Amino acid sequence: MKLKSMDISATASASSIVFDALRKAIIEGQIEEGEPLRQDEIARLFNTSRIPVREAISRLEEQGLVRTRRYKGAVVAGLSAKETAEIFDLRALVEPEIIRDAVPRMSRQLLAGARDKCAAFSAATDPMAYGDLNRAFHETLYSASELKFFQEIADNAIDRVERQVRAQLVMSDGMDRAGREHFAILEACEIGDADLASTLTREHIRGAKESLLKHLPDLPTTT
Amino acid sequence: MKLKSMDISATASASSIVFDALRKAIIEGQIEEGEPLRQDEIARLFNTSRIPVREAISRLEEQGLVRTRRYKGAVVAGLSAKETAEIFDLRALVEPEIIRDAVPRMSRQLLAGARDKCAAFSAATDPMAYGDLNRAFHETLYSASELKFFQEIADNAIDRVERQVRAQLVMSDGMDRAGREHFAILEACEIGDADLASTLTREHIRGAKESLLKHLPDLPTTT
DNA sequence: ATAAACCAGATTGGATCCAATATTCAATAT
DNA sequence: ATATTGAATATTGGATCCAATCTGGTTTAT
Repeated sequence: MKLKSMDISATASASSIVFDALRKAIIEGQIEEGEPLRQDEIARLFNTSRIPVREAISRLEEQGLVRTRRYKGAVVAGLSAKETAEIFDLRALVEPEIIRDAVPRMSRQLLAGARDKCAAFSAATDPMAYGDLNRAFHETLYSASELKFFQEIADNAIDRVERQVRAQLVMSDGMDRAGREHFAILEACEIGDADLASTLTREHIRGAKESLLKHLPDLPTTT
Repeated sequence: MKLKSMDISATASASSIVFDALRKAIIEGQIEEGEPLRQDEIARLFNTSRIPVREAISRLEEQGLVRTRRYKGAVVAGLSAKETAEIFDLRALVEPEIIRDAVPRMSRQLLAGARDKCAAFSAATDPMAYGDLNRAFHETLYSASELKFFQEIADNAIDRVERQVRAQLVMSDGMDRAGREHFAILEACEIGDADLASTLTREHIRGAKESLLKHLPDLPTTT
């Protein structure tokens, strides 16, 4: 029998659809920091009951993307400057290890894809696309790594500061500099120098941290 | 008026009570790896409906402690040897940073508490108490750190391997060695040598990893 | 006029009910 | 006897309903 088979049990549940959509909206900054997430409203938007919405929200809370208080509901989580700095420090610790593990495992095809994304990032003119391409570039390189637990941690850390990173990319020299640093990291990967790629990644993250903290002396402090 | 006040809005919701209880049962190994979590059964145990149970389970999944498949339910997550190794590697990366940050912030009182726990650990005879005291000791030292995000990560990583650590403590020379290493870490903290405490912590974790992997060449591989 | 009491709508937390899927086991056909 | 079909039961996913709490404005007492 010839049938294009697919795992039907893998179809998404309502709660996971809502979760993905909310996560995306939050990290892209479409929902503002501190803004409440009304269960009713979201349920109407997705044509479901509040049950899947609540499961999605509780998962978002576990990820640190929202903060809920009993009988008061959930709001998009904010970060103080100190917390933002800490998350960048964690990224600077974890992501270099991921790329070190990834470099020897990168196929030609993967590197070609990374090069495309790197170029697309440098050429992008739409501020909204910056963030997507920036993340796509890094994800591509990291995906070769077999350290999936490290990647989980990095993904979550990136999620939490994604909004600020996007805001920072559009202002100042964020784009130019990021573009140059991306290219350097990519080159290190291509010549197979894992240590160099690791070091450059660490510097890339530290630079982003410094630049970001300079531009937001403190900000909301929604602690 | 003299009343021991408490924040009534902080009273626990049913779902968080269930979450805490399940988490504890899982990391202590009271529920075996691969064992299914029946919503009905749990709901009956806590005298609630399945709704809070489901929220608790979805949070546990987000923490990586259970794995769920649609319409099939949740089972306690297991780790392959490779995954276990990876988690120890992450711990060896993150926890030394936490203790480095913590050392200069440790009060005399905190150090006294840590010393008590260290002694209690070495003196413990009940295998079940080993795990609690081991964790209590480390948590006490870490609690002085202001890196709460790092601590979140470490807590979760520790949760995921807690079962194995407990199993390993009871066998072989696990206890003796851990006791000696704890004492060395504590001393470094007391003399205020953050770098030494950091290094010793890293070695402590690496040693635990080696010892553990030696005893379980592969194990379940519930991937 | 001001501040406490209070009432009505909005919102969340939880219970109960129904639908969709999985699992088990008996029935049937080869 | 074995494999396939089909029905009964168990279990999960989701919808609807009720209770508890919050919020904002209004009333009332001083």
